[in-house]
Amino acid sequence: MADIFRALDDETRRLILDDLSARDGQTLFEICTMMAMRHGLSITRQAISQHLGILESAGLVVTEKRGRSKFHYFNPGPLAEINERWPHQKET
Amino acid sequence: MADIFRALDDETRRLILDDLSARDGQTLFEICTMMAMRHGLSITRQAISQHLGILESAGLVVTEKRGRSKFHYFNPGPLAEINERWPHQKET
DNA sequence: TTGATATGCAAGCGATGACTTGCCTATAGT
DNA sequence: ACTATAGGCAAGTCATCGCTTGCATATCAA
Repeated sequence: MADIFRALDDETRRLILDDLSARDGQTLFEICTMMAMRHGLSITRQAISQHLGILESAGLVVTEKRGRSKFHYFNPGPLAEINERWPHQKET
Repeated sequence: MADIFRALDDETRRLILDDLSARDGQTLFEICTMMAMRHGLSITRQAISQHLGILESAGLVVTEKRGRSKFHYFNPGPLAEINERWPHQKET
């Protein structure tokens, strides 16, 4: 539970989830390009990699490795725990 | 949006929301007692006060001041923004 | 008014977090 | 085999966070 909130408490990581939510299964480099193009933030590849690691530890991102590439997928499942802890009506 | 996740990224603050969720409208001292009794954590009154300030800034807690006492109420409203940003089905 | 209660403000400290830099590993193409 | 591509590991830096300590303010009771 703590991992989820820790992962979400960073705007860059939230933007990564937005990007994966829009186009799932991206590689690290693709995400880096996305962040630079769409959000105009200059950040290192390693920084993004660390963010993805945190998101993956929280279970918000699952990965699949093929060859020398690693594909990242958004997994919104853990977000349900928030609503279960503090119910508040209204949902899609 | 950032304020919400920042507020939620702390176990003490999450426990405060739990307590207010169980018994709404508590004062600072009541919350302090709750934290010590139910969760057995020794923490200063000022620390709790700062936590409540952060929760209030995030809109997750609303307050009402009467006399020398300040009553705190849990407001789960802002939590809806999370589900709106990353829809994921299933809710109470 | 005096004293006790309930809370607020602010500086300081130790720990954690985000980011960079530098180097290393593994896969694919020629 | 050699080179380029895709990613991983680790140390170091700077800022932020949570917490404490100390003092101040405001309300209620005697």
